[in-house]
Amino acid sequence: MAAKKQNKREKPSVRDLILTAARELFATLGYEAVTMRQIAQKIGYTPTTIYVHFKDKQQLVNELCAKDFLALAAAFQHLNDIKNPVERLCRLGLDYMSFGLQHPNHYRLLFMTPHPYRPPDEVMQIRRGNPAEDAYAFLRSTVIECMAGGYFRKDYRDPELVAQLHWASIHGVTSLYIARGNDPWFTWRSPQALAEAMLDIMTVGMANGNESVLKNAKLRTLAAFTDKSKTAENQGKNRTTIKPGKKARRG
Amino acid sequence: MAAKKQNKREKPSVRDLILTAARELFATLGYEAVTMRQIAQKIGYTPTTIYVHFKDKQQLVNELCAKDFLALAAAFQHLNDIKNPVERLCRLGLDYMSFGLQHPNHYRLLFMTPHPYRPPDEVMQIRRGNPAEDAYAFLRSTVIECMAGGYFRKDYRDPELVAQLHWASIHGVTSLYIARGNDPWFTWRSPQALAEAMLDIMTVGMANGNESVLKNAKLRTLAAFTDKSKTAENQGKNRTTIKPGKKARRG
DNA sequence: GTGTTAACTTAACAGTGTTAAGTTAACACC
DNA sequence: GGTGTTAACTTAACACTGTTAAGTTAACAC
Repeated sequence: MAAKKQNKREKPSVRDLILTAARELFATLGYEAVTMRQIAQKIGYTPTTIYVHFKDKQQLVNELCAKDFLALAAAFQHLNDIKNPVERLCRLGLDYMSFGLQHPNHYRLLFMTPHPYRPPDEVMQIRRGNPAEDAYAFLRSTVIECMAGGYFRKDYRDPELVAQLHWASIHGVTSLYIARGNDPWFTWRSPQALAEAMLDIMTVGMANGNESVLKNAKLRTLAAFTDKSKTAENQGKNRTTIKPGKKARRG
Repeated sequence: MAAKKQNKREKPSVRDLILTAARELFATLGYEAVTMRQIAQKIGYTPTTIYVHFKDKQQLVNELCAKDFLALAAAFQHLNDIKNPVERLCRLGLDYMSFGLQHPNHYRLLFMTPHPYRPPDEVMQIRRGNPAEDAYAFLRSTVIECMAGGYFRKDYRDPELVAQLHWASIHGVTSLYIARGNDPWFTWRSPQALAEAMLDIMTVGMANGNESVLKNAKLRTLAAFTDKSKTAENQGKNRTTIKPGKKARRG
């Protein structure tokens, strides 16, 4: 029952039609807001057809998640050009957040919503541990390089721990902004400002006593690079899809 | 239409019955899994009764959130005993995570799920900015104290920015663990280990050049204190309530 | 007794994910 | 040609959801 490879410019299979329609809807409306009937209508089929190709709504979304996780790793590959591993680590963080803010609903699905464990090879074609396909492995291998380069103090020699710390710090900014960025209770600083300061603090905080190593890496000037990541696109309006009150006609 | 004060040991009003029943269900099953019919059945009333007292499901959950946010601030008050503001900041972080891990579903509702803005005085009895009722204000005022004490370097003199950074760092650990803590794709370090390392890195990373100030605060020995926060309770099993497949009867 | 009002219920609506059963078309083989 | 067989798709329904219009019931005021 694995996904058929689509051979030699046939017209796209119904399965792929479903996937692309679902991706578009999920990305703009969010998981819960999308109904199977909507997806079906969008491609001119009956809702039941979806169940011919996917077990249920969750398998559909799981498959999309796997693809997005793969895409995330792919988006990181260009960072291999950066020689200094600490700088690469920082750019990784910025690119990661950029992905999250540009696709908040995918991000929610991937990293903010608990969902049950699905046995790997049911859906995953990602080879775990391969930095080219597994974004987390990319992060970890960068961390290991930083350690080998002597950038971190000896308290931080566990690559898994450090990778998770780094991830958590940037995920914290990203997810908080997605979940509460439009809450006027807090006077938010921009996610970019937060991310840059966060990466600064993380690298300095883990840094070896020899601070010159870090200064040479020009970490504090990373802000100058960031124009490239265009996160301004869907900022503020319609970042996440929540209707303020399904039936506002009331008072 | 504000919540009636419950005078002089009357039996609890139906409104309060609904609230406590809903709290219990939401906390154990999560927002989406709970139905109005379940809540109603639990207190022996008809679903419609709930709509007599609350506009809809979301107002019900909003009111609970407001109460929990207030409870969070209240739980922080005992930290006022700690004189050193940096140490207080760290303990704040640990207590915050502790709250999140002990009540993952409440935490999800409060900080991981985007939901629309509801005009403040509809539900909120929290006086914003008051550290005794507003947990964020408590954080910010602690940050300001740290600055006044000269613990942070001059790059970090914006209390809002620093408060948000601190929050994001601990929220990152907490939320990532809630959302992906049981995903075998990652070999997780314990959230306690992550939080302690994170707080260490944050304080050192923002620290003034004069490191002795921090060393005097005994930050690195904070780990020794942490036995108090008992987060082992609901660890692993049933941390979040997701049914692996509503109808498993299939193959 | 006669309003009036608040609290609560009955019965339904419109929507959801999902499925059993039926149709339809394409193909293989005699 | 005819005759299975099979995959793809549809029809019609089920059991569930949040929500509401309309009705009941009980308590109170005068």
